Amino acid sequence: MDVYFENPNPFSGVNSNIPPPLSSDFINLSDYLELDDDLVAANQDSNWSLSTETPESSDRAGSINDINVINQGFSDEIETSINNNNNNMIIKRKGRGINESTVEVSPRVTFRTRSQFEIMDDGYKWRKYGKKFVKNNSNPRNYYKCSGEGCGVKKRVERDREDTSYVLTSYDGVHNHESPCTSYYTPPAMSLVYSNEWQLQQQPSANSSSSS
DNA sequence: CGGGTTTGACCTGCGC
DNA sequence: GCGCAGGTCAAACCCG
Repeated sequence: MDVYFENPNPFSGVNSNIPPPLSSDFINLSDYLELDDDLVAANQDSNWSLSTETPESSDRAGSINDINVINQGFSDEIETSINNNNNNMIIKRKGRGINESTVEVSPRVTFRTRSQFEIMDDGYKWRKYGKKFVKNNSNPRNYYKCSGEGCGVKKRVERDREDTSYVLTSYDGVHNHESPCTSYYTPPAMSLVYSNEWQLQQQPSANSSSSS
């Protein structure tokens, strides 16, 4: 399994105390995780997705390109900060003669998994809301939303157009709730990268096992 | 009957 | 302005 952030982790240094991905009952993620530098580089222009309203575009997803466009009128002052409630990045922009505005952006994480199944249980409950055949890919792309109340996290699932034995799963946003399936990690399993979406808890004492 | 899936229509951004 | 592509909506449908 390959895992890569579509951006260099924007929160490195901010949440560096958060441990890396956890193990599940079926796959020890830490055994498979690796950063794909080519893909990170190839996706530098789509580092972020907008998750809240902006004066220029309300309630829609976008990319770093949108931010660049939006920022054109705000080139003088851009402040960034972290929303401690959900780990999103807050970008506050000011400009001459233009009202101050703020956008909040969330990280996008993509998993590349060799699997005959397109749907893998990640502990969250998803509702499918769309299916689309995209250009140059004979396999459909499926769109899912988290079923959690008020949770706007989205997931995109499609087969890799170059090698259909792989499934590409993209997560957009950060859950505002814990996984219905709480997982635990053990310190020796720590390794390379982590997602801000994962809700991690220290494994409880000896004779209690991982929940499912 | 409620919740999830399907699928065509619609919306929006982007390139020409 | 137009057409294309990607993303979303929502009514109809399915299933437990």
